[in-house]
Amino acid sequence: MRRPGRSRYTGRTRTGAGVRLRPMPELPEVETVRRMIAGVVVGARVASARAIRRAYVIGSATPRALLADGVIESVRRHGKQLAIVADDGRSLGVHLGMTGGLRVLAPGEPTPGHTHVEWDVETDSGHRRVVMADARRFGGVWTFASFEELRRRRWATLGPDALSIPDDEFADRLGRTRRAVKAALLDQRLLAGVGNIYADESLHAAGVHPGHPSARLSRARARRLGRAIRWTLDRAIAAGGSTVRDYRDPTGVEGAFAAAHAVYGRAGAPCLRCGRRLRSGVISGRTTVWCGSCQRGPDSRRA
DNA sequence: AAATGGACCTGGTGGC
DNA sequence: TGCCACCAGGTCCATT
Repeated sequence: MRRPGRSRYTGRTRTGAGVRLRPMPELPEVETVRRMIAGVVVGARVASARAIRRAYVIGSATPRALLADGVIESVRRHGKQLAIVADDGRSLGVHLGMTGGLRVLAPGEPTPGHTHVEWDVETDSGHRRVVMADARRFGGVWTFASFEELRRRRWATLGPDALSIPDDEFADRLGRTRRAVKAALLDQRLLAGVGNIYADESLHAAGVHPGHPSARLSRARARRLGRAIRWTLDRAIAAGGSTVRDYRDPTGVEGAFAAAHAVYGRAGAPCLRCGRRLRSGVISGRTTVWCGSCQRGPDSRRA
């Protein structure tokens, strides 16, 4: 039942009592991970911590550096980056890469494959094991003595978060680069949080061709794209929150999350707005899907 | 400045 | 069934 080119959204999902966080690393998924992890660990004491694969941790990988004996004060996010902050300031930077995921295991649940770091936390409702698993290991865990240091070393180069950037600032930033607008959206220094899926989805929602030179978008269209990004991310967070928990079996009904995609993974299928076949190509080194009819660009004849 | 291509890794999929 | 090429949500680097 899969359409050609359809992405594998189901990820790795199993039944079980534990809270499962599927590895899916764009802003809405990272935000979903943040909320779920925060709900479990904020206020909890870290009884022990351990790096199973030393190289996955950047910086000191001692139990203390990994927050052992600390109490988790907050779990924060900027773009696709996470920070887990203890009440004495010790902080972990967490990046999920392509396949990374934080998971809260149910009691007795076996350690998932590709687990590189594990924590034992004492929550109000008892002990929980939290693990970081990442098959491809593009992600990582960074250790810092303070959140300020984390911010300086890990977040300083990131642009404003895509969820909270004002439209005017977004338009200003787009106006400063002549790259294809899709390349601009993927540049985390310009805007933090948008990845390949949401770049395509937002561009379609705004009616902007991915190859349109960024600085040549009108102010109105740039602002419109900014609104489209927020609209798309907000919807994805809402849908992601429900999809992560509720297992959908791979042969049956699609989750709300996948169903929400207008273009990503739908190359060759009809545009949901105008019915024409969606096109695909490579822009900025990434597979890109767009509607040559709905998305106005600099070169609509080849679109 | 920006485009391209490769590297980093593993696993799933589809073709033969 | 097996083997193999290809592809994947993200960065990071070297080269043009």
